[in-house]
Amino acid sequence: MRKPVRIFEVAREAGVSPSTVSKVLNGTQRMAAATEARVWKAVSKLGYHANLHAQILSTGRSRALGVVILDILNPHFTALVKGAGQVAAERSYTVLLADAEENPRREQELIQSLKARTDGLILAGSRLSDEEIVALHSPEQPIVTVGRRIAGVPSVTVDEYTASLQLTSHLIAQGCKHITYLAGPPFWVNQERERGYRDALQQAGLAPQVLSLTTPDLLGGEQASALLWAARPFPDAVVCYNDLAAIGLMASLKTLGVKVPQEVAVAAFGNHPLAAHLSPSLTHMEIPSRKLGELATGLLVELLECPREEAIQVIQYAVLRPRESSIIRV
Amino acid sequence: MRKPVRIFEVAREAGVSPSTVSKVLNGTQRMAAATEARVWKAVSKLGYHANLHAQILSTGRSRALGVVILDILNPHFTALVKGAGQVAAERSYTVLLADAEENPRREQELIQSLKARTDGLILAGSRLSDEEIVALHSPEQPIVTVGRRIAGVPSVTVDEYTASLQLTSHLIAQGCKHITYLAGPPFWVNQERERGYRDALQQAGLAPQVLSLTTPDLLGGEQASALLWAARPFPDAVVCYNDLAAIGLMASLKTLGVKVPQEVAVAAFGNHPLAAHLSPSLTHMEIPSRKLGELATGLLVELLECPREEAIQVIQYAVLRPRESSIIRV
DNA sequence: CTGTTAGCGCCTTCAC
DNA sequence: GTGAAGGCGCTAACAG
Repeated sequence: MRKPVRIFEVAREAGVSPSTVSKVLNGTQRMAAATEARVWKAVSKLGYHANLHAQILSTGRSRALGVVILDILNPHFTALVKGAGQVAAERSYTVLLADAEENPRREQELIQSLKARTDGLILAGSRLSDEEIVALHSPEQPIVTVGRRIAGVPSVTVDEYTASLQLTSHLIAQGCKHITYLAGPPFWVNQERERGYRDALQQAGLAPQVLSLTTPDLLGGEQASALLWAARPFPDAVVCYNDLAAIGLMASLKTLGVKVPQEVAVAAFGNHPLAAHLSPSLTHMEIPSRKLGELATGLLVELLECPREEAIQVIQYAVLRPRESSIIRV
Repeated sequence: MRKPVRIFEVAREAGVSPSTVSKVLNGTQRMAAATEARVWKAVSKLGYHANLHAQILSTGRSRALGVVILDILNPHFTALVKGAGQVAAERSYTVLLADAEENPRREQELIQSLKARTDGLILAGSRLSDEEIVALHSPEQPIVTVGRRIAGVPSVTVDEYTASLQLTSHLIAQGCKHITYLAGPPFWVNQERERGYRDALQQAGLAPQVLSLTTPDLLGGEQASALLWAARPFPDAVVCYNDLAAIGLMASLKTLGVKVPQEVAVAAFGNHPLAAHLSPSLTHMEIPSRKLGELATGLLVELLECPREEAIQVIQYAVLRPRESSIIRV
C-alpha cells in the first residue's frame, strides 16, 4: 500500500538535503528560520515519521528503557510499573515492559530481547543468580535491580530487615507467643525478612518456626493453611512473605473455621490495594512499590546520561499499617 | 569496553563470507555441513548476537507484538497480558507491553512508539475514537482490538449485551425492584452493558436508573456511594460497570452502614481474583480476560502470517458467578 | 548555514 | 555451495 515516506522525499519537497532535514528535526543544529519552516511544512504535508530502527542503528541509542517484572498479576509490580512509566515519560524515555512469569528461563529470554531494544534495564524481582545479573550489567547498558542488593550493581531496595523487625515486634507486642514465618522464594527480599523475623523473636526469647510457601501468591497462601494445620505448636500469629499469600491464607483459614485474629493473627509485607477492604482488613508493612519504580527509573536515566563508576544503592523504608488481622482485643 | 561482535568478525573467524554466516544463522539456505559447523563454532566462540535493529531495518520485520492496555492496575488487563504472553511465546514473538494509564494522549504516544517497534498491535480497552483506530489499522501493520467492535478492524470481544442481560435478570430474579446501573466510560463495552441492563429491566417492567462512575476503579466505586445516597428511590440493587468499582462501592457502603446484600444487592462484570475472597463475596459475570488475550494474540499472528481481507471478529461469553453480594435470603 | 560523503550492521539478490 | 555488491533509512563528520 502506501509506502512510508523517507527523509529523502521530505528533503526534495523542501528543496534541501537529507542532512538538513535531519538536523532540523532533531534540533542538532539551527538552520535559517525560512529553511526550518520549509522543512516542517514538508514533514507535515508528507506525514513523515523517521524510521526508528534506522535511527537507532545510526545513533546507537534508543531512548527506551526495559522493565522486567517478576509477575504482572502481583500488584506490587504493577504499582512499580506505574512509577517507572511516570518518570520515564518525564524524561522522555519509552518503557518497554515484560512479564517474567516467575520463570528464570523466560526471564533470560525477555532480558535478551529487551537488552537489544533498550538503553538500559530495570530488573524487579529477578529470579536470576547474582552472577547472571552482574554479567548483564555494564556501563554502556546499565541495569538497576529492585528488591535485590548485589555488589557492583545499582539497586533500589527497601530496608526489609528493619521492616520485618518492626512487623514481628508488632505481633509480639500483641502478646503472640508462637509466631510462624511463611517464607517466600530464597532470594534477597526473603532472606532479609526472615532474618528480621528471627532476630525479633530472639530478642523476645521466642522460638522461630519457618514454613515455606509453595508460591508467593494467593494459591500458595491457600495451600499454606495445611502446613500450619500440621504445625506443633499451632501458631497464634503468622508473618507472611507477601500480602497475596496472606490473603489466600486468610481465605483458607476462614474455610477451616479458624478465626483471624482471635485464634491466629496475620500480618504481611506489601501494598495490596484491597488490604484495607478485606474482612478482617490486613495488617502489613507497606512497601512503597510505586516509589521504588520511580527511583529505579530516575537512577537508570542518571546512569545513562552521566555514567558513574560506583554502583549506587538507594534505600527506602516500609511503613507499618496495623489493621484488624493483627489487633487482638483482650 | 567490549565492543559487540559483528557478523564480519564471525565470518573471518570461520573463514567464510558474511553472507554465508547470515544464511547459516537464519537457515535461509543450507550450506555444506562442514561450513555450517565452522560458522556455529565461530559464533559461540565469539559470543555473537545479531544486531536487532540492523536486522529489522534490513528485513522490515521485528517479530514483536505491541500490547497497549488501558490500566495496568486493573486485573482484567493484567490477566489479558498473561494470555497474550503465552501465545506470543508459543509462536516465538516478543510482546512489548505499554500502559496507557487511561489517558488517550498518552495512549497515542505509546501506540506510535510501539507501532515503530512491532509488526502489529493489540489495543485492549482503547480510549481512542473509532476513526483514530481505523486509521491505525492496515494490512501491513494490523491491529486487533479487545473490548471494542469497529467495522473493518479485527477484534476479540465478549458478548457484553447478553452478559448484562443475564446479570440484571439474576438481580430481578432475586426480587429486586429498583436496580441502578453504575456506568463506566462511554465506550463500546459500557454501551453494550447499559443496553443489556435497560432491556432486562424493560422486559420486567421496571424503571432504569443510570448513574455514572467518575472513574472505573476502586476510587470511582467509593465515590459512587454518594450518588446512590442521593438517588430517589434508593435502589435495592446495583449493577456495576466493573468489579473494581463494585469493591470500592461495597467498602464505602459498609462505612455508611448500608448492608450488602440485605439493603442493596451488588453485582458487577469482571474477574477480579479476590471477588470470592471478600465479605460479602462479589457476584459477577466472569469475563474471560486471559482467554481474550490468547485469542487476540492468536488472531494477530494469523493476520501477520497470512494477511486477510475481511476483519475477523471473535466473540466470547461471560459466565455468571452468583455470590453473597446478590443472594438475598428471604 | 547547507550539502556531500561515509558509514551504522545486516540481509539478499545475483553471479560464479 | 559460496562470495561480491547493493541497499534498508538515518545521522554525523567534514567541507565549503
